[in-house]
Amino acid sequence: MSAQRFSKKREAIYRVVCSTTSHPSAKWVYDQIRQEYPDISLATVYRNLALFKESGQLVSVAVVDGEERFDTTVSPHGHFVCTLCGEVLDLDVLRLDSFEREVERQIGAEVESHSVIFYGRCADCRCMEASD
Amino acid sequence: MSAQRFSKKREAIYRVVCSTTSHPSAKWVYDQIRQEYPDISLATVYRNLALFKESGQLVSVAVVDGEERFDTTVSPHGHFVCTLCGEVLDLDVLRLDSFEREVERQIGAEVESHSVIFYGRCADCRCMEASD
DNA sequence: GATTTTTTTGAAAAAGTTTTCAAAAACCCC
DNA sequence: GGGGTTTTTGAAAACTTTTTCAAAAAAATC
Repeated sequence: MSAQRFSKKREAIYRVVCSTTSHPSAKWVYDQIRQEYPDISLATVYRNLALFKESGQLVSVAVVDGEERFDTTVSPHGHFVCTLCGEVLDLDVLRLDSFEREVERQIGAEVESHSVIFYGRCADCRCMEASD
Repeated sequence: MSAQRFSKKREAIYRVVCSTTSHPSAKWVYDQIRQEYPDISLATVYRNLALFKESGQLVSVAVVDGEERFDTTVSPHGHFVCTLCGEVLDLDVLRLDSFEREVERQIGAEVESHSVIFYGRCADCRCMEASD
């Protein structure tokens, strides 16, 4: 139905990235895949993640500590990024659809999507700080 | 007043990045600076941009086509990124401060900042498409 | 203003990501 | 299922960014 998904390795990459809610990085996916395909190239992982992103099966959420992080929940929602441990969390709701129309009027553009990210200290990291 | 700003080159980098509203990339700043200091290293530009970011004189707005883009308007506002030409535009208002408190309740985190980016086709790129 | 300490720099290495290109795998048609 | 076409892959190069480290520049001390 959803167009192409040919090779075994491509299917495995998609399976792995869907297997977690931790918003994994390419390196994390690579390390998981290597248990199944020890000869896979890191370039193949990057290439397929980019492909999934282009086809809408995947979304790039944020770059945390230099690493791009992905999300297979493609319905629009916001994210929280912990600036201490790098954890990425999903947020309920937070759709700025009405703002999209406002932005279109403001600058004459055609808005297709938007991204909302909150930064701070996650609950776990706050606990650790408190016990110092 | 605002702490350190020692070397000539550092001052020049800050002057250049402040001289435009185009949300420049490190490479763009480097190319400008080289007209004044032909022997400057690209690493010095990256290093100082990172320093300005840390000290709050500068903000990292988005990564467009693999390049980080900067803004010296540090008061909170949203941005629009054209997915065709890569232009980055400032948006009026759009502060989600009340949402910050909601997010804190939702996940128990301490939110310090947030980022809002709209993606689509800018006015210029829409015109060009229409004339195809 | 010379000496010592601290900061900043250039060059090169390293890290994350993308691209190139020839070989391998998957697909298509008969 | 064999032969030709298209897609996908691994390896290596290239690109953006960060880090390392010794040398140069700036600041502080005398």
